[in-house]
Amino acid sequence: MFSTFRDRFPIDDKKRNEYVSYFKLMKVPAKTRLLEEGKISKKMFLIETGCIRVWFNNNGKDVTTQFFFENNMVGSIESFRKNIPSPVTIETIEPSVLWWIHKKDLDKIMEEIKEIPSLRDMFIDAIFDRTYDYMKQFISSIKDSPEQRYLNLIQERPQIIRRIPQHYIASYLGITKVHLSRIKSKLAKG
Amino acid sequence: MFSTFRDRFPIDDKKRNEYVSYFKLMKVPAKTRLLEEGKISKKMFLIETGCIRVWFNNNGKDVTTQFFFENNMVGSIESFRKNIPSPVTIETIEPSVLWWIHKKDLDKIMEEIKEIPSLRDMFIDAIFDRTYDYMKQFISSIKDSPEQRYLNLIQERPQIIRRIPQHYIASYLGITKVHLSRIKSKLAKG
DNA sequence: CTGATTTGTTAACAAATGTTATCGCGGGAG
DNA sequence: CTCCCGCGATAACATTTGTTAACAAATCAG
Repeated sequence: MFSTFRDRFPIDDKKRNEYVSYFKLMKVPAKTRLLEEGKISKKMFLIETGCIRVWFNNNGKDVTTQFFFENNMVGSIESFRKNIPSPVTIETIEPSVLWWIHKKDLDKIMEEIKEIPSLRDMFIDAIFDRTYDYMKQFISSIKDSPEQRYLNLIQERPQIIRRIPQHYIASYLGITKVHLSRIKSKLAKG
Repeated sequence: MFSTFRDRFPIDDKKRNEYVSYFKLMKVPAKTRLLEEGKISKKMFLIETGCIRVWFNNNGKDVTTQFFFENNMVGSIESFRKNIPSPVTIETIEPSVLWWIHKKDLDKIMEEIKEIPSLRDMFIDAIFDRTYDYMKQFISSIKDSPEQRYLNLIQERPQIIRRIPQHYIASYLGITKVHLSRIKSKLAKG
């Protein structure tokens, strides 16, 4: 799991081992809530195996905003960064193996990283990439039909299609599960 | 225009004057294209007066993705940062007074800023805020109806309602101008 | 001022999407 | 094994949204 760290982060072994030691292993069943809407986030999670969805309650209906898989880092960044109640619930879909790190430890790592120019730039790039992702998703939502967005998902994120229950995907696309089912059957015929 | 700089940026007068000297004034009429889709962005713009929209061509139809007003910094960040062709056109809506800065000068400023912890953190915060904005917009697009999104706009960005032609707003909301007109008349009656 | 262009409204109809309900399949709990 | 229950498909009907077209109002160039 941490081998990618070794390749990409130019820090000495001692430091790296210290950083790695902050992460703790946990195994959880499906549908485990790692963070509840309204609570303040104190942990970030790194997925070794399994998958996770991020969602919130909108007038009694689930709205799914993100999916995460192996090697992704998951957390309510907004809650984490600003110490405000999380707008979302974070929940496993499959039984999962996770590494988690406490906020105070991650903050410490971040402070140190920001003094190393190459790492700092990687960090900034990562944030920018995140911004571009959301930008693309927003643009797609006003430019593409639900059918087109489903096709995009097949192309760009086949894992979602393969591993995620369909009603979560529908919620993620902003449509009902009935409508998604119709889109699928239409595509199967056409 | 640059008075906010003085208050918020803890750098000495000499440096600040150097930075300010990089910005050049320009006055342009409405519908001036500051950056064309497909070109590589070499400039960022700071709006003194006027407003700007960002849009791209989607199978012959305008899709508007952003609006900017006074004191906003505008540019195709993606093109600017990665030196790739801009996915969008940037165009004034009203006659505008702008300050522009060349990429190489802004890069220089950025490199220096990143060595000053408080400024660096401000910069990182700014990127995060941008990410949250897009995140919110994306979430609103899957959670809210067009009517609700229009109401949100009235609440949160009244400038858009007041100053932007309605068909651009419709395009920004991902609906047709006819539909937006219907929403307005429905709200006027209800 | 005047004609042309841009912007906004409305109506009639078509297509997309939501709602509700029903059915069936398959896996997990007991 | 059996019985739920989560998940997905489909149908019938309701509502929302798009399309096209015609017209009205506002704005702009000459």
